[in-house]
Amino acid sequence: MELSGTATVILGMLAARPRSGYDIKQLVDSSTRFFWAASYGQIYPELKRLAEAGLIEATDSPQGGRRRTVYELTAKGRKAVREWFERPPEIYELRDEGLLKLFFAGVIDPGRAPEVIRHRGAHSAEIAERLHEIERRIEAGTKDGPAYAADMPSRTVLRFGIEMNEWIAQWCERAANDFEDDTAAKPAGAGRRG
Amino acid sequence: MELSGTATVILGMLAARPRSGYDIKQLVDSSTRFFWAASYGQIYPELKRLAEAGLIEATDSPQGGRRRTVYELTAKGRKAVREWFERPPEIYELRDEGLLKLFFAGVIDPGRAPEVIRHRGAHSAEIAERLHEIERRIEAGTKDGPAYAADMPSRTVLRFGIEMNEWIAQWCERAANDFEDDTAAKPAGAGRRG
DNA sequence: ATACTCATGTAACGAGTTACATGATTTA
DNA sequence: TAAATCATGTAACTCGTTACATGAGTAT
Repeated sequence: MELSGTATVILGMLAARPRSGYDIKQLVDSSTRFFWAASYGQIYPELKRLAEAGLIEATDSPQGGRRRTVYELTAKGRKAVREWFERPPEIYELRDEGLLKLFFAGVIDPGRAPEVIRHRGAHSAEIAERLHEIERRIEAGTKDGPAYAADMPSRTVLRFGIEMNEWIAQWCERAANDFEDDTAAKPAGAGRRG
Repeated sequence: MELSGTATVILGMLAARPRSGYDIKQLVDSSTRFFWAASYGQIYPELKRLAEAGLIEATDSPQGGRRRTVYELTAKGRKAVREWFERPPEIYELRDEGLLKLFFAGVIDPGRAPEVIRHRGAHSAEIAERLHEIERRIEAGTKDGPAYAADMPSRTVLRFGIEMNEWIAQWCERAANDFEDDTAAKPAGAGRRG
């Protein structure tokens, strides 16, 4: 069974407990979105496809006059998640415009390189702060914390996100300073070209 | 002027010197692909669009009987690159299946979490190694090194890639060990749930 | 001869985003 | 009563990949 990116995140979210499409979207937005996003435009059609394929099962459970469809994994679906989980080939895609700008800074405007690096660092600092806030809410207890299972592996992912982004912020700060020292010590515009 | 992702990388590559579509693709594959990829299916049509828009200019420069079209920035194109360079809103997109698996490990197969973390770490170690190899070739001089300008900012991006991936590999190794210690110390399956 | 690299391009497909449309319930 | 949230869904669009097609030159 081939699963799309959105399919895997849906199946994973349903592995914990039955949820609606809306639930899944909220959950993704407060957890995986930093390394695996999903939009309504993908989630709802994918839920239908997965139901047709027999991996999940829909149950109507309206709240008052407000319609609501909750999905849960079938035996087939559980098998599919496990198989996905055990498959080795892994997607790793990155699109980082800050790095691209820095990469081209030398031929566009070398003087602005420190600024570009600092901007990239600030972005990571901001992500780290947002993740830290999520962590604090989890630690404060279930009351206002996110609805997803705060188990060890998912907490590890959160820690990873915080620490990696903090590391990046620090690295960028140091690199920007080195850059400025380097250009201050030499005549303007002189880099070390081969 | 709105520029697509592929357009920015093309313009950036042409900012250094005129190049063919083929050149750009080779260059991308040995440099930006780790944080900004581009395929022929995007590059060639985009070159035509950019030429039509007057940002670049095509010149036929066949090598023997082998046709070849070289593009260079026009004044308008140079202006567009600068404007892009100075624009603040930045794309940052990540899709990391290894992290997604770790995130769901708790509800799918907690026992395999250390394995999943190590796998993720090994992937980063591999990227670090590949980038390190590129760095060695640049340092060995221009003879067999990549054709792109080995200037300060692009070298900084390369260093960033190496050091970040090494940091990730180490973090994962430590996290996997902590995980094993933790589960060994407690009765099987007991995580610290709220 | 054969395979590889240089070189350009297109068609089909897949995946995902944004904007829009609709409507109920709850809170300020 | 207005705004926010819950809840589902579609259509248009953008972006990008893969596979395919073509053909010349170069190295084995």
